[in-house]
Amino acid sequence: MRAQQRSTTVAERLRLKAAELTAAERKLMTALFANYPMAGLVSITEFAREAAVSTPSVLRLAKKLGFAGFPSFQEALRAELSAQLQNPIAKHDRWSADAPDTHILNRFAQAAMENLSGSLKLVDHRAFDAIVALLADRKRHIHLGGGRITCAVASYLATHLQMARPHVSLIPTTPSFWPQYLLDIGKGDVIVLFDIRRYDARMPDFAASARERGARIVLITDQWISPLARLAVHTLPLRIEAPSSWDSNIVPLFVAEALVSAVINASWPETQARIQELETLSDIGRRAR
Amino acid sequence: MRAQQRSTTVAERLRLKAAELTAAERKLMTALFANYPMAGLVSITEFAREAAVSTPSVLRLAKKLGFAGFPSFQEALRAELSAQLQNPIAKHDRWSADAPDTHILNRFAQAAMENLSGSLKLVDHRAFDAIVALLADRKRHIHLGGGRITCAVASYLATHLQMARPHVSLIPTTPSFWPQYLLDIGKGDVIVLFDIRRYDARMPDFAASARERGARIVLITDQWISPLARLAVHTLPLRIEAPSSWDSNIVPLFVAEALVSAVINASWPETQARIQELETLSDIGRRAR
DNA sequence: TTGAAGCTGTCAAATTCGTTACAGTGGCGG
DNA sequence: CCGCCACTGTAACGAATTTGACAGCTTCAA
Repeated sequence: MRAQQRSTTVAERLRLKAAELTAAERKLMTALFANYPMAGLVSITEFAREAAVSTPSVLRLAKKLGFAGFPSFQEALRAELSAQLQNPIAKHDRWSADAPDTHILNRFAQAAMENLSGSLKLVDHRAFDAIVALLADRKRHIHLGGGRITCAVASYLATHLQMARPHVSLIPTTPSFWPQYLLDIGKGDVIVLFDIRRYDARMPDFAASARERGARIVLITDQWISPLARLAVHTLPLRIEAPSSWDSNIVPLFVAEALVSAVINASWPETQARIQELETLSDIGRRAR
Repeated sequence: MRAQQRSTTVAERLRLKAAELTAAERKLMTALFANYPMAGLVSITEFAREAAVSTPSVLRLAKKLGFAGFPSFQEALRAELSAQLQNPIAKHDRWSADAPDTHILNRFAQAAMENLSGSLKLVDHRAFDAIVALLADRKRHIHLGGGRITCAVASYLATHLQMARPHVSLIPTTPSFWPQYLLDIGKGDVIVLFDIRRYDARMPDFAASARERGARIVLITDQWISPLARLAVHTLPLRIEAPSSWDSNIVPLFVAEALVSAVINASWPETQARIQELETLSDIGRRAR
């Protein structure tokens, strides 16, 4: 074991080789990182079972990383863990998520987690469920829109909802296209609007017109709440602060994904049929190329 | 191991029994405390040699402490160390422990957090920094692309990078548009591609062509790693699992935001000037309406 | 001084572990 | 469609570990 390691940790070596790992080896990597490095400090049999691969696969990974055998691999893990435990300074690095002043990735992750947990407290579950009910109702048409930045999130939600149900359309960000989209908005339709800080100045006009035509407006906004809220039937306020010049849209995207998942669950039989049909059509598309 | 102890650690039990330990057992205790608990996580032979006693003495100590045998004793040590290691990270789970498996919002948030912390372990900080350096280099042109789903993330990144620096373009998802975009890709350009599971079948062609023209490819993918990796100079593997029919793009978006923030920091003076200019132009746009 | 009790190490049996060889499987290119 | 190659798991072997039995040693008291 002393043959090959310089100062590189097993984790680093894994990352370096990540691209050339096979499926079984990647399973092992995931299992190891899930509880690093303790997961690797058990017998080869147990480690293999934990990752749901065979014992020789573990051995192959160890050799690929440059170790003589499994014991060498394990000793390397032990050595680095031992070093970390004895060195109180390095202790902080281990919990990188807690070290707020190290790498920007960690600072950002910290902010993202805080935004997420903060948003969960802000959001009313009943409002969320009510929105899901609206979006899962196949008799309604759904229209999605966002501002200059949030349009990417709206588009993401549109793509996923389109796979789950019919009659989903994305409203372009450019106001000059709005009239022709307003034409197709009718009574009982649902409009989901994303509007966060630096609220779009034109969107209230659009929302007001849509409302006059009988549409129900769902608003996803930040904790300071867009002025659109007075036009909306449901409003989800989210935390979006980031250590950056711009706000973070991670939580809005999170809400979008959660909505999709909930909508799919709410109408599973129809959705399943639709997704299967979609798969078939995709195959055709692929063959036709 | 599960037989006797509840929450007592091995160290505590040793201290309790300290008075009734024999000479050999005390040697073992000293050796264990000298490097607790790592000293006990080796084979019984090695542990005995370290403490200069015989192997059966180790076994006798383990039994005296109430363990079935040496493996039980060792597993107890592993378990407490593992708990200790995970604790600071697991503290994020506390909020979700309020309602662990009830509402889909909580389940999704749980998954998002796990993906985030898992991704932080997978990602090599140096690779991230190298990518930032590439993106912050204003002499290079930047091109961004994604698949059917990830194009929303690519578009998000494009919008933000465009605010921070010149020469940023978004490659459309439709392959028929690619030739005209390839035309403008030259030596030293940077291509950032998002490619996660259900990897886009056409993207390798595009990437290969771009590479031939001298561009450097940066890949943001999932933990199973897109085949594009062999064409890329830097690859960021992320965890993207979600309790849903589709994968989660929260972490890719997180990376996009972190990249933007880091790029802005890396070239603050120029970026600041650019953003101010942008503000001025936005005002004009607003007045002109 | 002697015997007994308890502690410790040596040794060997049984089990588990780590490793190698080999065969089956699936994907890819011709 | 076929053959090749890479990957994965099964099975068997050898090595190491764990454990129990036994004998030597020390210590203490009679």
